[in-house]
Amino acid sequence: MRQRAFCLTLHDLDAMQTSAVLLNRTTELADAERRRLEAAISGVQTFRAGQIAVRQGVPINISLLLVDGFMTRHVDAPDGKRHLVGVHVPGDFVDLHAFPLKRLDHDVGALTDVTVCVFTHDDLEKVVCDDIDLARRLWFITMLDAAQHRQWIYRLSSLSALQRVAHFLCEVNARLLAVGLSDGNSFALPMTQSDIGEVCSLTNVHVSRVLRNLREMGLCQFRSSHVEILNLAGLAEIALFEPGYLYLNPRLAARAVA
Amino acid sequence: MRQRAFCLTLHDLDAMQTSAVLLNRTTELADAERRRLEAAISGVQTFRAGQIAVRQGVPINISLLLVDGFMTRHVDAPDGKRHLVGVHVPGDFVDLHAFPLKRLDHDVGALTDVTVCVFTHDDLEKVVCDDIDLARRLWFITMLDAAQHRQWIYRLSSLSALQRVAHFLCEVNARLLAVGLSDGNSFALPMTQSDIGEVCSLTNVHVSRVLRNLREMGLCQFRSSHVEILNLAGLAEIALFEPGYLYLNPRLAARAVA
DNA sequence: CGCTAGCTTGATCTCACTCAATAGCAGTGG
DNA sequence: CCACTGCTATTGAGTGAGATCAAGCTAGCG
Repeated sequence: MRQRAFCLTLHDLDAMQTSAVLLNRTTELADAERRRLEAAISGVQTFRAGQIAVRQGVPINISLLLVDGFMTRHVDAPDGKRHLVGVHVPGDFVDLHAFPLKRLDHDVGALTDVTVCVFTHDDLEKVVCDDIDLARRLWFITMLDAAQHRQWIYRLSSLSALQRVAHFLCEVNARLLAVGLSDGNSFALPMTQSDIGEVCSLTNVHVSRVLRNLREMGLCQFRSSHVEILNLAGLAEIALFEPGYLYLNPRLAARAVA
Repeated sequence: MRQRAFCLTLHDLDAMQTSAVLLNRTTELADAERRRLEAAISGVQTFRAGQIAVRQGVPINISLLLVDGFMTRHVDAPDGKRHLVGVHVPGDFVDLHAFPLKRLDHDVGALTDVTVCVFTHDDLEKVVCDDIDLARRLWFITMLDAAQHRQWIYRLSSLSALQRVAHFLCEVNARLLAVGLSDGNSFALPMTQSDIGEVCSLTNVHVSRVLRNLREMGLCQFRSSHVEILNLAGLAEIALFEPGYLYLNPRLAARAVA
């Protein structure tokens, strides 16, 4: 079944000042709503890198909000291989879609060691019944995921290897910017070149070549899990990156491309 | 702005016995709920093949339920080309996600001449406030789309040309089965080989070759907008098609692969 | 009848994959 | 301390799936 390692208490979480990150992604969430949602947190968990947090097909009655670390969504195909279909950064409600779906069509795994907040579906039920605005807000959050899925499809079907990697880096930068984990040009990205390859449907070998090209073009460099964007406007341009699908506020959207 | 061609009245729609199709896709929707939703229909529209029903970025206050014909979702990239990210069949609530999002990150267009039911967001608002179960049901429907997006990503990133086309045909067969538009082995598919190419990220030339292969393998044939599956189990097998992501009831799920 | 859209087939090309060798680096254990 | 293992990244050479280019075919239609 699900593997868990309870380590942090809710109090520890507060001490880590994670509420700064918590739900920042849900722009325009009123303070009262945020407090109401935070009050519904029923616990904190951690997972080690590589652990599966939610297994495909298993009925679930909780949802997880990622506070620290990176997570993935991947389908477990009949061939047994892992196929990435999503990447999550701190502030993402990684499996809120399990609330309406009740069982997932894919696995959710920890890419790095991660910390998550746990919401039981019973508690979410109450929140949703009590506060129609917050309910719509949660629905909105799940639709953000879908919008990112669509852009992922676009990336795979219409962009070259170089563009795909550039586009992905632009997206991650924008999403991390929204939660204060990128300064707009540089951020920690705890992924290997093979991971990036899975995201962009490329081999690790080719990712290496593409990253070299981006470096030689003076656009960005990726070294030891850290991305440095040297020319964001240029990077966004070759990637055909337009951040509208992230539904950021205008200020952030502007910073995401220049 | 949005182009519309009002042609049918709600009465005409009833006369067409479309309520058989209407929302069939939303399995397990109680009769009372279905009636409540049908009561919220505020009109019927038609679009001609090629028309854009919803434009990216434009604020919207209605959502459309597809009753007849096929529609697409496609992102309008900076390069000006159309990039498909979704296909809709009758019974699909094509832009219900606009209810929480309020503006879309992509266009919705008519692949064929289509008929849709119109729901205003004001009316949906009332439905959602009055009936928490139906609200969750609507949320669920939008998450089905997301699940299909994920499988689309999987298809593009992990399957060969032959497998992609086979997988897509299996998916359409399953979805049409759910609304009674496939008998389980044969159905009308009003798409050109170029359309299929856009779905599978292949050229029309290569789609032609792949379809020939599928024909020669005795798995299925596609001629004059009609698909005939000769060996569904075989087709599903080579496509690594597993219908779990469609959240069909067990009976339909079984028929979707054999 | 000619025109257009869609489909088919062949020849050639190319982007990214595969295979293979090498190097750096962290951890582990003797 | 070094030796060893495993993981990650890099670079080169050869390969292949699918794209591109081009020509011809078919069917519907004004």
